[in-house]
Amino acid sequence: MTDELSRKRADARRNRQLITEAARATFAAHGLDVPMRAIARRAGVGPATLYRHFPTKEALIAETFAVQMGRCVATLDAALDDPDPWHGFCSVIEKVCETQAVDRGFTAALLDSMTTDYVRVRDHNARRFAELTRRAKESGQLRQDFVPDDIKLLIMANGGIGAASPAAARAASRRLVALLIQSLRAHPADPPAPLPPPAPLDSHMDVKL
Amino acid sequence: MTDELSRKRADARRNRQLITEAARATFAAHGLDVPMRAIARRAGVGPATLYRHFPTKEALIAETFAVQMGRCVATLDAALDDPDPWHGFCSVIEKVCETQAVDRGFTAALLDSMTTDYVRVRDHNARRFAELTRRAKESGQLRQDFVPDDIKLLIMANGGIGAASPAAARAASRRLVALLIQSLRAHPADPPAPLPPPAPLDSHMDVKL
DNA sequence: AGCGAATCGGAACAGGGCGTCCGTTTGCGC
DNA sequence: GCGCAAACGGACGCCCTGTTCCGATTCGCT
Repeated sequence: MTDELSRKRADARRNRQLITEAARATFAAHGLDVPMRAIARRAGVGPATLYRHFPTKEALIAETFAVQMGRCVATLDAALDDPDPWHGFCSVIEKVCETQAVDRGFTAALLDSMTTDYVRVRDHNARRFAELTRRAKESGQLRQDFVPDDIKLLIMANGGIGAASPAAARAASRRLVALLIQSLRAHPADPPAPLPPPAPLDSHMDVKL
Repeated sequence: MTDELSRKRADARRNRQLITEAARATFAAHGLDVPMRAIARRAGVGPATLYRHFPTKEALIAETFAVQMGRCVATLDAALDDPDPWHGFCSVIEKVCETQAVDRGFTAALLDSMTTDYVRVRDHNARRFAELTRRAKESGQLRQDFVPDDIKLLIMANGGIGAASPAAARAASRRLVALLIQSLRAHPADPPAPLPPPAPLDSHMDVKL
C-alpha cells in the first residue's frame, strides 16, 4: 500500500515535513494568528509551496494539531485504565492544561474544534471523559456537583493563562490547575496541600482577546 | 471653569456621546478587536468623525474603559473598608470577574493596562490589593501561600471564559470563581459549599487566541 | 436671514494578510 | 546526459483595517 506521500517527489516530501515542523513551532509560540508567510519563511519555502501542500490555513492547522489531538486520546485511554479514577481524572486535566500552557495554538485549536471540526474525536472523547467523571464521583473523590461539561470551563480558564509569555505560562498554569483540582475534591484536606510556587506573570501581549 | 467639552458645538458633544456609547457596547460584545468602522457605523457617524474625537484607537479604548477602571478603584475602596477582610477580598475578585464576564473588552483592556498605560492606577491598585491580601491572611481566612500577584492568575483565567457567548460566560464565570475562591480558603469546609449551577458553554468563537 | 467657522462623512491612502498565476528550477526514470 | 512532468517561489490581485483629505453641511452668533 504505497501511500499518497511516498509516490511524491523527494523534495516535496522534505518540504512538507519542513512546513509541518515550522507550523508546529510557530503556532506553539505565537498562537494561530500568525501570517502564513511567517510559517513559509521559517520553513524556507515560498508561500505557494505552502499552499500547494495545504490548500488553506485551516487545513494546515488541522494537520498540525492532529498529533496533539491524538495525544489527548491517549491520555484519556491511560486515565480510563488507571485503577484509581481520581488519579486518572487529575492526570487528564494536568496533561491537557500542560499542553495548553506549552503550546499556545493548541488552546485555540481545541476551542474551535469544540464547534467546528474534529466532531467525531471530540464526541468520542466527551463520552469517555464523562465515564471517567462518573467513576471518579463513584469513588467518592470527585465532588458530586461536577459535571463533565465543566472540563470546558477548566480548559477555557487555563487557556486564558496562555496570554502570558510561554515560560511564565507554564508556572502559572501549574499553580492554577493545582488550585482548581483542590476545589474539585469531594473532601478537601485541611490544611490544603501546598501549591506550586508563584512566578511573575508578565503578559507579553501579542494577543487581543 | 468652562471645561473643554462645553465650549464645543452641540452636535460635536452629541456625537462624542454617541461614539462612546457605541464603543462601550461594541467592545463589550465583541472585544477590542473590532474595526473602528463598526463603532462609527453603530454610532451613526463617519469614520473621520470618530477620529476627530479620538485621535487613535488606543485613545478610544482608554476613554471607554476609564469608567470601568474607576469602578475597580471603588471596589477596592469598599473592600478595604469592609471590617471582614476575607469578605472584602472575595468581593473584589467576584466584582472584577463579573465585569470581565459581562464586558469582553474589559479583560483585554485590563491585560494591556498591566503593561502599557494606566500605570499610575494599576500600581496604586496593586499596592492596595496587596494590603487587602495581607489583612485577609492575618485574619486566618486566606491561605498563607497566596501572593498578591496571583490576582493576575485569576484575572487571566477568568478572562479565558470570555471566549464563550456572553450569556454562557456569566454563568461559567460564576462557577469558576466559586471554585477558585473555595481553594483560596485557608481551611476549606468539608463538604465544600455548593457551586452555582452549571450551564452549557457553547463557545461562539470569533476570538482566535 | 446670513455668514464664517466648526463639524461632518464619503472617498482615498497605506499597510498587511490570504490565496493564486506563471515563468523557472529540479528530481528522476531512461 | 536528457527530457518532461512535478515542484518551486516571487509577484500579483483582492479584501480588510487604521487613518487622513477635502468638499459639503450645519451650528450659532449677529
